[in-house]
Order: sequence, then structure tokens, then C-alpha cells
Amino acid sequence: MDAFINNLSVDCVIFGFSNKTLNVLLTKRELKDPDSGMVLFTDFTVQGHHVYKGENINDAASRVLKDKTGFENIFLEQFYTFGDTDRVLKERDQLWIKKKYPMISDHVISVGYCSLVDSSILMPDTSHQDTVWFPIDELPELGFDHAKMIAMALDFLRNKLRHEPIGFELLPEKFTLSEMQSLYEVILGKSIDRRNFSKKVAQMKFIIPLNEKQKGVAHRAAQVYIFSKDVYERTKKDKLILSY
Amino acid sequence: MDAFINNLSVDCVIFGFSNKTLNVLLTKRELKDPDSGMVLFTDFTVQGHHVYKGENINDAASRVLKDKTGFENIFLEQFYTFGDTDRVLKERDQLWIKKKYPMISDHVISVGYCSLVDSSILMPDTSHQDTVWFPIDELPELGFDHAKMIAMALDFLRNKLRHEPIGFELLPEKFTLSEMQSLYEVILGKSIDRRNFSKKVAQMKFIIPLNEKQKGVAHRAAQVYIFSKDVYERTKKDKLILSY
DNA sequence: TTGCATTGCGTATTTTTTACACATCACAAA
DNA sequence: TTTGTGATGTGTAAAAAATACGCAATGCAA
Repeated sequence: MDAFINNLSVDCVIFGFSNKTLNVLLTKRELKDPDSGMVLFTDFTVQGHHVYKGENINDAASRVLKDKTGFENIFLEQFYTFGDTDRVLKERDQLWIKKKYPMISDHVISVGYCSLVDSSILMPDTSHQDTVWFPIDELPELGFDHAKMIAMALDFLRNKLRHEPIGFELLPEKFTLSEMQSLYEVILGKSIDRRNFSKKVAQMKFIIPLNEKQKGVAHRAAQVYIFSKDVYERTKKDKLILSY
Repeated sequence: MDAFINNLSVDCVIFGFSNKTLNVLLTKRELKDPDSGMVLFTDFTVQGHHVYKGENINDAASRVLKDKTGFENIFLEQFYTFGDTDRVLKERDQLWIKKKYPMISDHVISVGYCSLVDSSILMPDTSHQDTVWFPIDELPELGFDHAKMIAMALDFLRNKLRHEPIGFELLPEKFTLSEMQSLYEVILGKSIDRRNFSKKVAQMKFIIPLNEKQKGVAHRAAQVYIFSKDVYERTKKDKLILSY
């Protein structure tokens, strides 16, 4: 039997990018009255789970990520730990907990993780029908303190993007400059001049043009690039700051 | 009885600044053999304590800070949570735990906090004889995973200092430009041109010159400044980036 | 009175950021 | 085949920020 620690969980705020919008992967939470079958409430939460006994918290986050998306070895980083005593005490959260996890504590500490996936290749998995992408600016009602959690994760992502080339986790392997630019614009929340952006990218030696052009577009086909983690690791001492 | 949560603690990495060096407040840990009285080991740890039942983790960190330094309402921010399963399993750590806290778990999650105090006015308190300041580059042997913890706290501090005016927590209320500059040099680990630094500071409207000069120095007395949190809060939208 | 150490202030150069214009390409419609 | 449309690729000038550095002023001490 896999016993879990009854006061400790991990929550993964999973970001995806497709169609020029930044999305968050949420799971529907619906509680029905056991007698009448009437729906008591419906809302959404980020992907979380309790930590098992003898499990590293980082491993627990990887496990949650794999279970919910199928992805492994992708960007996954801790950003904050939520430890308020009242964070699971709202009425509907208590109803939910009592029904689903009756043995857990009233004071659950949750370690928040931020993760990035290319949501265009994440296939809807029939075993997770209740798991859906929401655009970051059209979030539904959220359970627990997950609204705050998502806000903090976004802040973390924004800061990270200015200093490290993490955006590529959100793009397909091969991408064009304007795809990359949209991503930066969406995350940073501001528009960037196309020509200046391309000059900036040209300085990043770890963004490598391929002998290949975009296909199937109704206009001039753009150059295709890949991100080389190798080159980045070798040259990262040459500091990177995107001062947008 | 104040029961604590047996698998959750907070650790405060408390930084101080005096005499142009950055210091960390550590507590001596010495275990003696109960029979022979022989010292089994001696090392140091940062200031930590378990979290009580019904206590917010941020409150727990404030409590630790107050108990160890007497300070309240000073800079105190969470920077990372340490949750490896083996983090308290080293032999000497187990010996220590079994003797001092026999009831705690083998898997302790610890939320790391970073705090800043002006160590020149922190009087040695006789009730904390085993608590001493160490220069950041002359650390003694450390228990648990506290060497890593301090390294991460320093990194956090460094990044924070580039974006927010937190350094003033480490300085006396009234300070000179060269004191401020030493602080920045020590934390950022690089030297800064005195004249350029002063131009930069002149742009920060929340650093206010007083009608007052330094006293008791054997050379030209310097202008004295204070930091105004008020002015900072009102003007913080004008972004601050110290690009050193 | 002079020497010493440190403060206060200014200017020139280099680098980075920002603003902006025009030609090119590839498909699609006429 | 020609032409229109929409996005791509490149260059240059101005503004702002960062860096390098010189020199006079101050105040105590010898």
C-alpha cells in the first residue's frame, strides 16, 4: 500500500502555448450530493497530489506531471510553498476533501511547481476527460488557493523568461521567429518590435537556423529554427538578459 | 502543550552586514556522549524550528527570527523548500535528532527563508551564546543540508538586490554612499565604480540625503542618507534595475 | 602649513536599446 | 501571366544607459 503523507502535497501549474495564447492545464472538480445526486459545486484546480512516504518532493512533482500529461524530463521547477493554515478550509474545499481524501490533515502544506509543455502536441487523453486547457486570461472558478498559485507561477515564469531560455519548452521543436516572438509577447505581456527582436535572437548562438522553411502557409515561408540546449549550456556564462 | 508538526520545519538564513563583510548567523550544535561526556561532534546550523500545529509557515519563520535575533517586522522571505528524503539522514544529524527531537519524522520538509538584519546593532544576547556571525566566505562545517541552503539563500539575495531595494535592511538607518556601495559590492561579488554608483543612486528618489555629515572619521566627512520605504512604494512602478 | 585619505562632481566614450522604412518572397485571385 | 496580399528579412539613425576616468574640495593629523 502506498501511504501518503497526510499534510503535504505538490501542485503543478502546467503552462502550455498554442495559437498565440498561453494556457494552463486544469482539472474539473465536481461534487455531487450522495443522496440526491445533485451537483453541489463545480470548479477547477491545478494538477496536484499528495506526496508519498519516502518520496522526494521533486520526484512527487515529476510523478504528477507524468500522470496528468504523459510528459517526462521537461521543465519543472519549484516556485513557492503555500502553508497558510486556512488554505483548504473554504466550505467547498472541505466538502471535497472529506469525500475524496477523508484521512488528510486540515493543514496541508503544498509545494508549488511550474511546468511548461508544448500544448499543441499534447493529445487529449480519454482517461483524463476532465483535464482541459484554459487561456491564462479566461480562467474559470478555482478551488483552494489555486488562483493565487497560478498568479504566482505566472510571475515566476515571467521573471525566468527574462533570464533563461525556457520558452522553448513551450514551442514545437522547430519554430519560426514570429512564433517565438508571440510567445515572448504573451508571457511578458507587451508587444515587441519584430526587427529588434530578430536582432536580439541573432545574438543568441543557441538558436540555430535550419536549412528549411516553413510549409503550408499562404505567404512567404519563414526560416525555421531549433533551440540547442547543448550550445546554451556551453555558452551560458555569456549572460543572457532580455531586457523587455 | 504546544505540539509541533513532526515532518515540517522552517529554516531562516539570516544575513547581516558589518565592517564591509556579509555574515550569516549560525548556531553551534554540539553533541556529547551521554556516558563519557566526550564531544561526539561540533558543527553549526542556520536558525530553524519545527512548525507548530495551527501555525502558518510564514508566522513560524517570523517566530524563529524573533526568538533568535529579537527582530520583528524585518525582511523575511521564503526562497525554497527542501524536501529530499535523505536530508536529515546523515549519521551525525540522526544522532542529533534522536537525542533532541526523538519524536520527529525521518523525512522532514523544511521551508527556507532569507532574512536581513543590520548586524552592527544586533547585540550578542547572553541567552544565545552559541549563536554567532560567520563571514559568508569563512563558513564552518554545517549540519543537515544547510551548506546548500545558505548557497541558495545567497543566490536569492543576489537576484533580489538587483531588482529591489532590500539592501537597506542590512544597513544602519543612516548610512553613507560608500557604506551602501560596499554592501552592493559584497553581495554582488564585484567592484563598482564609485562615481557611477553615486550617479545611479542619485536617480533613486527613495534614497534621501540628510542635512547631516558623517562624524568621527579621520578624513572628509561624507553625506548621510536614509532610505524611504514610503517614497519607494509610491514610485516603484518606475522600475528599478541595477545592472551590475 | 602641509600631507593624506576620502568625498563630490563632471565629461567623454562605448554599448545597448529603441524607433522606424523598404525590398523580398510565395501563394492566390484575377 | 499578372497582380494583390500578407508576412518575412535586413539596415540605419537617434536616444538612452553603462562605463571609464580626471580633478578639485574637504577635514583631520602630522
